[in-house]
Amino acid sequence: MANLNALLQKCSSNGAVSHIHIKQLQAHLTTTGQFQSKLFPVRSKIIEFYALSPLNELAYAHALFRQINAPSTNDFNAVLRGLAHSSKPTNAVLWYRQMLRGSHRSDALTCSFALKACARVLALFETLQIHSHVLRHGFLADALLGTTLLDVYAKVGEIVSAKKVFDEMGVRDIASWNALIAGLAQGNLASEAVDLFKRMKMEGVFKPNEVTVLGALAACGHLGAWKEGDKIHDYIREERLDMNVVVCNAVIDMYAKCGLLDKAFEVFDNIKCRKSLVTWNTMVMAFAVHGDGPRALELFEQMGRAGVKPDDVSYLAALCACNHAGLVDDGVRLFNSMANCGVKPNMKHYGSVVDLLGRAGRLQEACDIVKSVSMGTDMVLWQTLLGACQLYGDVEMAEIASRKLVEMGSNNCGDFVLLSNLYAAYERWDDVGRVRKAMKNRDVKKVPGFSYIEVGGVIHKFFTSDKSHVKWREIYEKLDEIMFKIKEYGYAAGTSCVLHDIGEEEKENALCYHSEKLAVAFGLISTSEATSIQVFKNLRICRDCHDVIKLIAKVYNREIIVRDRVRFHRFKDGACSCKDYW
DNA sequence: CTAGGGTTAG
Repeated sequence: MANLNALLQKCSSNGAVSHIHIKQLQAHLTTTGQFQSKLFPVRSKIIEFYALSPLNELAYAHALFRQINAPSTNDFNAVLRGLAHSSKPTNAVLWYRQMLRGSHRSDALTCSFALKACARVLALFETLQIHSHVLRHGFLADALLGTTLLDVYAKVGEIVSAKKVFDEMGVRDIASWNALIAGLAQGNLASEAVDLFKRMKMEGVFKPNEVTVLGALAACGHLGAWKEGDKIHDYIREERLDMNVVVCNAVIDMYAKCGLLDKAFEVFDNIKCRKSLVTWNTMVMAFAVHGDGPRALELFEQMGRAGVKPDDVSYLAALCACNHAGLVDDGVRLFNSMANCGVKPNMKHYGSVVDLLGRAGRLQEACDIVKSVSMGTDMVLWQTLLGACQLYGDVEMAEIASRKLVEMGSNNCGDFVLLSNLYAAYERWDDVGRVRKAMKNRDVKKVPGFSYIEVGGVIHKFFTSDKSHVKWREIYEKLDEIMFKIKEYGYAAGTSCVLHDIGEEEKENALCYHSEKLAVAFGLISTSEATSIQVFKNLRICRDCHDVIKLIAKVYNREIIVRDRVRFHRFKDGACSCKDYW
């Protein structure tokens, strides 16, 4: 037995586990008849070895398990762990159910593995079931399991439950805090994530580590809260967490997402540790979304020269750069060269190149690509094409794309509105009415967009037509003033297109209707001394706002930077950095 | 002893 344990130790030490040793063990157990011994822990170790083997030996592990006359909890857990890590975690959930149906005891480990699987397949129902199980057996006193549970809730989008678990946990440790901070950052509650990070620092029970700052930095990036991000960067340097590449990547990304491209590059350039693939990708993407196509492509090349092999994300970043800078032929060439470099294009690459061709007016080529890939499952490509159709006023192709989208069961208001607007541009009011009616029949939900602006270290959030801000009266007054000034400067023609397509009764307030306009107006009120204001939007900045902000920037002689989910827009002197965008 | 929290793309 002692001998066997030594052998086992050998098997799992330094990760280089050898099949030979495992086979030896296995043979020994079988010949001595110990394989069926319930109390023999090495058996489940062997099963676990096969279940987690990178050589895809899960089926073999399963077969071994079936040979056991009376499997123990550990044996069950070994298979469960393998299933949870496999490409089909659903099977882990099924396995867990089967385990409950039998008379087998499950322990904290069982719950932990099953929860891991739930997180991967976003199985809320099972999570609830396991949660009640955990409560019944008092496992919540276990910090590890509590954290897993919290994490699963956050990942399946049940942030409220995640917070509840955090509050009710008997024992918390640093991972519990980290899981909640990261969960909040991911779950559209970035400001709460930042608050929790501050609270953690203040309470001082746990010292924020690498993982903590990753969550907090992600939150700052989402919010565009560069002041808070700056403080975290200071903390990282003080605590020497910047020896970790992952942390550095997150810092670069945070600065890039906040619009501070120079700061991002500074960190990239002065990095103390070895740059990883992600480091390069993050920086290329930063240049790309900021509209500096040439620099992005240059860095992409440089990356290859530095001996770093580009992956799918690198190509996506490079394509994004071409897209933004209008480098159509470069983009197509890059796209075609992917296969030679051993990188298989995915939906995002197709989407990018379709967008690129579409914006350049090469609609037929774009359409051909969409047809060649889309197996009738991917809506994004057709939506992209539809957007391009609107840009070039191609009604026929727009109808084809719309029909496809409806066939696929699109419930996206944008798909309908786009077609409607296109008809409206040709004054085909009957068709407009038809589309609006279809929308009503299908009960298409409108997705409320929102924007953030950071003023004096405080983050303000605005929804469309939002009146919840304490200064809402002032903000709307400012919007009136903006409208008046724009007209006064003789841009009435420009604004008429802004007002186009809005119902008669809404025209009066058209300027107030978008969250980014509210944020810009608030910025103008609050930051009179600054030359530039920054707004962050969770969705794409719409064409109306793009036009209006261009005008505001000119009339008020200010630089206005708006970041949306797609890219940065720098408005200055009546122009935008992304000239090709509309 | 075995288990939990993590960077780019969306």
